Amino acid sequence: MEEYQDHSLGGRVFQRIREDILNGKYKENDELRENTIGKELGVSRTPVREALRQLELEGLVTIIPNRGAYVTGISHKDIWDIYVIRSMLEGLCARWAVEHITDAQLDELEETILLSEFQMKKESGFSAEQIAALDGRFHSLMYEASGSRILRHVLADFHNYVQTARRSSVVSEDRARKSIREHRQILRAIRDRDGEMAEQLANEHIMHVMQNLKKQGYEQE
Amino acid sequence: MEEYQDHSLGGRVFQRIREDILNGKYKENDELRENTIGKELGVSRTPVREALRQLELEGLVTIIPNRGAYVTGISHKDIWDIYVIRSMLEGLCARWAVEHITDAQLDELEETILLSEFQMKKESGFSAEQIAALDGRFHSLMYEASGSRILRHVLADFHNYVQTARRSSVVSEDRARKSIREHRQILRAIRDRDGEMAEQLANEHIMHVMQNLKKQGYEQE
DNA sequence: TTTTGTATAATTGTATACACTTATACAATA
DNA sequence: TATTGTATAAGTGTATACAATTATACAAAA
Repeated sequence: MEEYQDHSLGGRVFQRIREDILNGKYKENDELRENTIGKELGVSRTPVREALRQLELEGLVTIIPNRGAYVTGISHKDIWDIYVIRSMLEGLCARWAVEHITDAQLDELEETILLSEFQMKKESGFSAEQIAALDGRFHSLMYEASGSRILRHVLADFHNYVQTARRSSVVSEDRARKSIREHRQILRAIRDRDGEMAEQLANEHIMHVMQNLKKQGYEQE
Repeated sequence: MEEYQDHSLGGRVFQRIREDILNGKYKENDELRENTIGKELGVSRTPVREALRQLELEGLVTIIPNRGAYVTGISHKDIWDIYVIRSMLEGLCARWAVEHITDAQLDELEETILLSEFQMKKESGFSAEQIAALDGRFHSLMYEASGSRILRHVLADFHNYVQTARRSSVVSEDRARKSIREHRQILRAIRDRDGEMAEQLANEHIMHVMQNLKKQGYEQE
């Protein structure tokens, strides 16, 4: 899928509109006209149509037949709900990873953590972007290691969702450090083949992120 | 979304291909040519393309740029994984429903159960289709009652997925009866505003379906 | 003023045309 | 024979054309 998304126009348009919705450029109930967007991006209506149909499936856009496409948007409650769901599923993911992970994947996780720790030790201060990318890599590797196509799919979707939507929000240095420590603990539990522990740690890891989120005004409702 | 799916050609083509993959007409790695399918359904390539792009997002089709679309298919393990995930999320759904459900929704759930019980009492034997439809309605109402757009979306997707894929498989009369009893228990817990109980019951409800699945050869791996 | 009807414009839905990429067949060459 | 090159065919990617539907403006009627 990722392959396709980069190579085709339709795929790029899809990603672009997706981001513009999640980062707030297009606001709730905005009408998305095929022609307008097409001109804006310098493409014809066809790839735009494809993109809008895909976005509808993701729930970011509502299409009314013969009328148009409208931004559904994503509320703070939506984000919060995603985290609640993720906290359960990331736990499940870690538990399954204990049974399915390969040595190569263990090495990759280790490497990701090492790189993260290195970033945080830099005298010149850490790059928030780099840290976010490494965090994404860690979770992505975990999804892969679960050995479940379905679980990987749904978790990757959610992760991508909130990552884009929260790009503006701040992650404190303190939280970043703790997050990496938690990643290391999860990895250790998986190495030890302790499924229970891995599940609990992964679970709590997401809940800690949620606590941080709460401070920034994301509430349950 | 449902509105659109019925009214537009693209939507119908999407549903059609989706079913043909899930019910096994198109098998794993089959190539889906836009022209061929278009002719088969009497439409042009455009709606077919839209459908294939959407199916890719759902994970049922893999698109290789400039090459074509191939059926990804859905394995027994996939179905099993979906049930594991569902058992957690249906539990969460029931817990949330306790806090968000309206009186009207309670009535609708009650009605659905009554209709199910009526079906099972019929002298002429029960209609499996009717029972399946009522089961779908019960769960759909629960998703709505959770008050979470996100949870509803992901659960509805999964439910639809397995429902279509398992249409061939048999549901015993015994299992159908027990299922309805379990629905009633869940409803009672929600009425009593007992979130813990509702969660546990909904959780177990799905696990019971899984036990039934196991008998029919669906295994963990 | 409010409502209704109608012509026009704007937008979506679908089909088709053309460009580009990839697959296939087959000949030329080693 | 095995390999490579090339022409042809087939298929996808995108743009455009046309049809169908819906929105808008404005006049006519109550």
